[in-house]
Amino acid sequence: MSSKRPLTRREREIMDVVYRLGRASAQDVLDNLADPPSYSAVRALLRLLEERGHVKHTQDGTRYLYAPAVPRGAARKKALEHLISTFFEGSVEQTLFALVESSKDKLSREELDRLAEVVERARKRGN
Amino acid sequence: MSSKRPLTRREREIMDVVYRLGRASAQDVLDNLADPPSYSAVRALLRLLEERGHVKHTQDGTRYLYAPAVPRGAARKKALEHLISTFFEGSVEQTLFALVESSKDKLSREELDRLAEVVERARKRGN
DNA sequence: CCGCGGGTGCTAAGTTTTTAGCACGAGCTA
DNA sequence: TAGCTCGTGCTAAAAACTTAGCACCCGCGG
Repeated sequence: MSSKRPLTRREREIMDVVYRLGRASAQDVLDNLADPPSYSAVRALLRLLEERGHVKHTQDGTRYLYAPAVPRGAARKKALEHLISTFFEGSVEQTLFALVESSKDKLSREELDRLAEVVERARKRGN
Repeated sequence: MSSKRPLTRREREIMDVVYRLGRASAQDVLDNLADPPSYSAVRALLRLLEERGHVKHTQDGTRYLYAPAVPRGAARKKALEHLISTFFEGSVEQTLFALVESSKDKLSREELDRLAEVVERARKRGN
């Protein structure tokens, strides 16, 4: 039941941190913001985000730990789709190509092997 | 000289459209916005975005065509990096897998073949 | 020449976001 | 238990964003 309304700037920044950390206290979020407001402001935003269904919290002793309300996989998928449609003309192939290209020097032999296998499996499954 | 300041909500929406279209008039942008404001508002935002160095315009007869100020390749790279660090723990490999996995059913045989080839080329290039 | 039509720049007001401050509660320790 | 620390909720004011409207300009057809 994630809200349909786009996030504001700060909300987005905070959500990014929460996604990156997976789980974070208000202090964690504050520490990971580039140009941080006050601690108080971060807490207010986190509360707001929870109210709107973007994060949920669990108690950790005396404080709250916030986590994304949307399962990681779903969030990833959505983010990927958006990226592809915005920057790669909707083409998965172009995206993959750019990804491999842009980081070919960072990929190990094994990683490439595994990737090849994933593709191979998809092919075998017959499309 | 792209500005360091994060984009606001509307600004981001508009930039997405501009990136997607590559080149767009104010009217084009308006037509591609999900929950659009007035034509006037779109123009104001485009002007602001240009002032801050996010887009540039060229004259097309009597009207303006806006295009991203940042070269497409650079924008793609930045977007990819952000996505990877936010949702995939900085792992290119994880991202690649998710990409192939999430869309393998939509990929045609030929596309898969080409993907396999891209990977193969990267492997051959010897890492 | 004059009036459209369709574009532009600018600006001020309305609305939303963002922020900091304050009050309070729980745990801890002397 | 009193006092300190570190957390929370709430709120109102400041700041920022977003919007619409108005004035103007240019090209064209009557």
